[in-house]
Amino acid sequence: MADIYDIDTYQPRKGVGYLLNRVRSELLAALDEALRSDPELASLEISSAQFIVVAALALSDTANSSSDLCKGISYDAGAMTRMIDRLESKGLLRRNRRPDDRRVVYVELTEEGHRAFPRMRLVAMGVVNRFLRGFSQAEARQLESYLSRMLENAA
Amino acid sequence: MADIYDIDTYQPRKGVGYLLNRVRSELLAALDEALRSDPELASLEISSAQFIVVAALALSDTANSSSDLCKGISYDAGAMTRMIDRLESKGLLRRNRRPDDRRVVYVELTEEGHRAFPRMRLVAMGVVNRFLRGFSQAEARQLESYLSRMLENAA
DNA sequence: TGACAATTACAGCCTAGGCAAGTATATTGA
DNA sequence: TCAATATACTTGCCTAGGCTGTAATTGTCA
Repeated sequence: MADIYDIDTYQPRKGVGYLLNRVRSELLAALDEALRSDPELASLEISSAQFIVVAALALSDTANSSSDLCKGISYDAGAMTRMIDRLESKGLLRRNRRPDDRRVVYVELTEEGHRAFPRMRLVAMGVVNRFLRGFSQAEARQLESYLSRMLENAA
Repeated sequence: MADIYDIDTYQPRKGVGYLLNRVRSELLAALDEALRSDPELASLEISSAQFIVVAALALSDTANSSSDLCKGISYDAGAMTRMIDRLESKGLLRRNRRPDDRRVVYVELTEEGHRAFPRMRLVAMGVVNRFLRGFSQAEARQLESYLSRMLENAA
């Protein structure tokens, strides 16, 4: 199949690359804002990046180590150590050295974390739904499919 | 129109938000790698962020000030000052105070910048085309349209 | 005209991720 | 057994963007 863009007409700031960046940054900004202004969550001062980690933890059925989390969301290991520090100091999760392998840090949500997560998820869902206003279900599925195909092409 | 995601089924890590983040970061990483390994550009050590600025400058028909560039690509003004520092020290662009309004810094590509840009554009286009491998023209236009609609919903 | 507001770029501080080196623990193989 | 290697996390350093304050310049309006 032929290339999508060619040298004569390719406008870096009109194409898929530019749009992806813009949409992604607007989406994160909107999520940060929504988490910051939600009455139930404001006191926790959760950033979008922190939500991602909490969500990965809450929705994973298997036990999670720090490195599991890194792999799951493509995050740097050093950054993850500090991310866990921040979330631990907020009381949303806790570390435990795993007894059978004391190298690994087992991470789990606290009661507070379990209590706050559903609200975070609701807020995040609201933001995404707002960005998809006017989309039919079929269009949303197609968009997901396009993005998945791009991801496969990346490898 | 009904919401796309609902609370019972919404999986933050499967939906549009997650995919957007992944595709965007893979795309930037691929662009950084392509710019780094291109024989004609390797010596300039251009990052993807730097390419964006050079492209905004090269493809704009009007005169560009630092703040024009910031608005055009949604970039922080302080960060832009330092970005221009870096690109200026690489010899790709130069600053000039505009005589009729000495507050504004007029930025333009040098001869070196004009010479290097077509190659950068070619490399960037190749990366995007690779990510869109297997897409028909109609599918690519539809993807652009979906992303544009999300951007409009953001406002 | 002259005080005040607005705009533009810049500099300092803060946060946060990427990378590399370091430490503790576990595994492997001679 | 125990030295070498591998793994998991941590720490330090670097880079880079966001935010805030500042200085210079220009615009506004009484």
